[in-house]
Amino acid sequence: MRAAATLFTDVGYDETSTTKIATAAGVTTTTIYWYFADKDALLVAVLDHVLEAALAEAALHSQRPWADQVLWAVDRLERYRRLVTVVHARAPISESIGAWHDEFHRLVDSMMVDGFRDAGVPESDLDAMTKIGVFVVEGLLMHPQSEQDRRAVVTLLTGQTRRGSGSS
Amino acid sequence: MRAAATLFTDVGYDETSTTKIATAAGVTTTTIYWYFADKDALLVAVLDHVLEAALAEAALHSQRPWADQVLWAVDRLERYRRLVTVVHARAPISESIGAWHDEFHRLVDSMMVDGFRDAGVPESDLDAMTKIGVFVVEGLLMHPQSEQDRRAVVTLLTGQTRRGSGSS
DNA sequence: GGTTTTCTTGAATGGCGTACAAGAAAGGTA
DNA sequence: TACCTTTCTTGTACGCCATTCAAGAAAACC
Repeated sequence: MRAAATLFTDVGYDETSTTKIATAAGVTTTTIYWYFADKDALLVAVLDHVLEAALAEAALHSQRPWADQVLWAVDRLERYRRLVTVVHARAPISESIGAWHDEFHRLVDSMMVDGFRDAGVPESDLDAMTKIGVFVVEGLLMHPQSEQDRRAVVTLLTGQTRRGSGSS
Repeated sequence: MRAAATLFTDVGYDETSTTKIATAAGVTTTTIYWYFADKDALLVAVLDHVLEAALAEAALHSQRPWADQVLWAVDRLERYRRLVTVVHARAPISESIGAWHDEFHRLVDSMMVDGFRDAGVPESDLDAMTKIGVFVVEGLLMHPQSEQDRRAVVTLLTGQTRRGSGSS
C-alpha cells in the first residue's frame, strides 16, 4: 500500500489522485479510506516511512566529519524534493501535515545543533547557525544543484573554506 | 481583478477556487479565462505584480548596510509566504510557473551576488555564499521566526557576528 | 447603421476528494 | 456444524473544482 504511494515521491502529491493510488495498489479508493482518514493522513504515513528509513541509514554515518554528514543528507534526500515542497505548501492548511512538519523540524534542529556544536560553532551563534543549516539544506533539496555546487555550498556552510571551488 | 487575487496571498492558491476569485471580482469564472489562459497564468500575473512593487520599494533602501537590506527584504516579503511555498510546489509541474521561478532566481541571484561582494565576501566564495543567502531568505519566509531570531540569523549570515544574540 | 472586435455569460464536461450503506471474508465461540 | 461479530472491500453518489464552448452583449470603428 505504501509502496503504491511512491507516486507521491515521483509524480507529486497533487498530481496523484486517490484513484491512481488505489489502482496501483489493486484496490478501490474506498479501501484507502478505511486505513487512512484522508489523503493528508496517507501523506503523513509516507513521510514517516521515508524519514525512518533515512534516519536509519544516517546513523551509519554519524562518525564522519560534519560537512560529509550534511552533504550525505542532501544527496540522500534529494529524491524527496516533491515531498519537501508539498509539505511546506500544505503545512499551513492541514492540521496533520502541519503537526508532522513541526515535529520534523524539532528533530532536525536537534541534529543540526549537535553537528554544529561539535564542529566548533560558538554557543552564542548556535541557534542562528542551526536555522541557517536547516534552511540551506532545504534550499538545496528544493533547488537541485550540480555535484560541485552542492559541495561548495555545504563546504562554505560548515566553515571549512577549503579554497579552490570558486568560479569565473 | 488582480486586487481580487489578494486571495492567493492571504488564503492560498489551492484553497482559492476560480469561482471565489470571480465572485470577489464581480464577474464569472469564464470572464477570468478570457484574460488568463489558466489559473497558473493568473498566479504568474499576481507574482509579477507583487514582485514589481517590492522591487520598487527595495530600490529606496539600496544604500543601507547589506544586513539591513536583507532583513528589510525578509520583513517585507514575509506576507507572501503562501506564494513562496506554492511556487516551489508547482514549479516542477507548471511550465509557466517553472519559468517564472527560474527568472526570479536569476534576478535574486544577481542582487545577492552584488550585496555579498560589496560586503566583502571573497570572489571564490561568492557563488556558494549567494546560494546560501537565497536559501536562508526563502527559509525565513517559509518558516516565520520571531523578530530577534530573524535578526540573529541575518546577522550571522551577513558576517557581522555582533555578539550578544545567543540563547539559553 | 452596419460590421467587426472586444468582452461576458450560462451551461456543460470530466476529474477530484470523500461519505455511506451494503455486503464479503475472516475469526471466535457453541 | 452453525451463528455472530469484527474486519475489510466495494459500488454508488455528492459537491466542488478547473476548464471549454457556443451564444450573445458592449464597444469601437467606418
